[in-house]
Amino acid sequence: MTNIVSGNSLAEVAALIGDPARANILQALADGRALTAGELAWHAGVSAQTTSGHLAKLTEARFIALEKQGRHHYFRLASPEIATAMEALMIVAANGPRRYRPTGPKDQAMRTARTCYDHLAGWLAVTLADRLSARQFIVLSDGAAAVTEEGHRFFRDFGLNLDEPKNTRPLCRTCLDWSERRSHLAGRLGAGLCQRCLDLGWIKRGRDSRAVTFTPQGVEGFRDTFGITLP
Amino acid sequence: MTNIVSGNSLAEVAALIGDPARANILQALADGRALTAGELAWHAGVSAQTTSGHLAKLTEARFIALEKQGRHHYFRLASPEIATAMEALMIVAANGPRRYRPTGPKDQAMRTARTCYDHLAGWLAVTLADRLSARQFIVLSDGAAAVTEEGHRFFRDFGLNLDEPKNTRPLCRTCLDWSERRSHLAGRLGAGLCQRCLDLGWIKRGRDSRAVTFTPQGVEGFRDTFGITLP
DNA sequence: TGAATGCTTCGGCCGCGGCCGAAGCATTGG
DNA sequence: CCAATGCTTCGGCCGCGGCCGAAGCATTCA
Repeated sequence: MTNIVSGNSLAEVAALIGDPARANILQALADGRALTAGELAWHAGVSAQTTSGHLAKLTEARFIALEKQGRHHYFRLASPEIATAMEALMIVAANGPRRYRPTGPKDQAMRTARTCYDHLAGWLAVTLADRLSARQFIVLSDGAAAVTEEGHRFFRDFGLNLDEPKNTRPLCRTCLDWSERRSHLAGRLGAGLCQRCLDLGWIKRGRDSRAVTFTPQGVEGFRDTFGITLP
Repeated sequence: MTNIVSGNSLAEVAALIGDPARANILQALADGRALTAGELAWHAGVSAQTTSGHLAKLTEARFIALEKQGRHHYFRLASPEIATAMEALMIVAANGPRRYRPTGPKDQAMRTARTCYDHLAGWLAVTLADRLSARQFIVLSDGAAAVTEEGHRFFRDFGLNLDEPKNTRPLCRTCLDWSERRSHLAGRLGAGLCQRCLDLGWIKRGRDSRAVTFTPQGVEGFRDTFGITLP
């Protein structure tokens, strides 16, 4: 064996995600929100005891972080890297052999717009990246992304402060979308756009899904500000 | 359960990587070369029969592709997406709790320079990205990357044809390095650089490891062409 | 303080899946 | 055509790990 260390840790990390209950837990947390152990048990589809064991394993591996509030235990993803890894696995899953794939309304909503850790994904996010690129606010060159001068102005006017948590995270990076198979915006810009749209009341997070829904103001706002007509 | 489909496929994909034997197989293939079933059995550390079963599963999931040559069955990674997903998992593994991590010479060689699917990774690759960026041949802006005009000239002079398989792959994208925790170059540029260095005889692939070694010409070449002094 | 709620720990069951020996195909070479 | 090599299929063993019931803490509220 050439490299026992990395071999083992790769398998360990993947195995941790590879259990259906744990995968459900991680996906429930994929939008960046914190959920209680009970809520996660419901998402996982197993009992509270079993969930507790899974949560302990995920916590010990630092996939998720625990914050206690009274008798509630809130769990959230511990780092963007976990979300990135999950997204990378989803892309592999989407590339796999064709399989039974029920396309219900829930699934359709997910494909239209959803949150991905802290930014937007799905049709909306891909279209958004297109429009911003067409208007020269960002430059998407071969999978890479950068904000232009005009872009900085535009985003400032839109109410984003992109300078805030400087150097802690890339400003703007692309993230391959598993449903659209094209790039959308992540990084500080992606997160900021998502948060601003939530603050403006343009979109609302689903109750128990990563899918987001549009408010009437959102339909108007996306049309007027970004030139996007919702389907 | 909100989304049975994606939940299941995430778990399935991760579980497939999550077995130690299969993880070893995938890592053995991570440098993009094709290996026979027998060689992979050796890497996996299990018998030929068991390996055969693993290979069948990985093939059916389209993680790897089979090419028959006489009585030899050659397997290779089926797509860059698999390699990307593995790399993303390695990053999570590196971020995990500190653990016993033997740093032998093999490991040291891996950290200095190794192949990652079809491009270079490790200290060499990260330093290379730095130098190219400092000389304005590429622009690394916040995790994104683009080739400049001068860069195109420089790479052409170096013997790279970056126009060849156009539109099939991003020209230049960054890839987070698990050992250095910084970005190196992937995409067509990263693959081209790696291939060119191999063609020039600057580096050689290890026999049974992803680590690469430097030839005397390589030491000279990296110094004269890129201004990199090898450690 | 006692009951209710939320979560975890313990103990034991059980089934999935990895493992190998033996046997069965395919290809090559003498 | 037979032996050797490389790989796969079959069958059966076995252990790891996920699962739940019951019980045990911790916190909140009446």
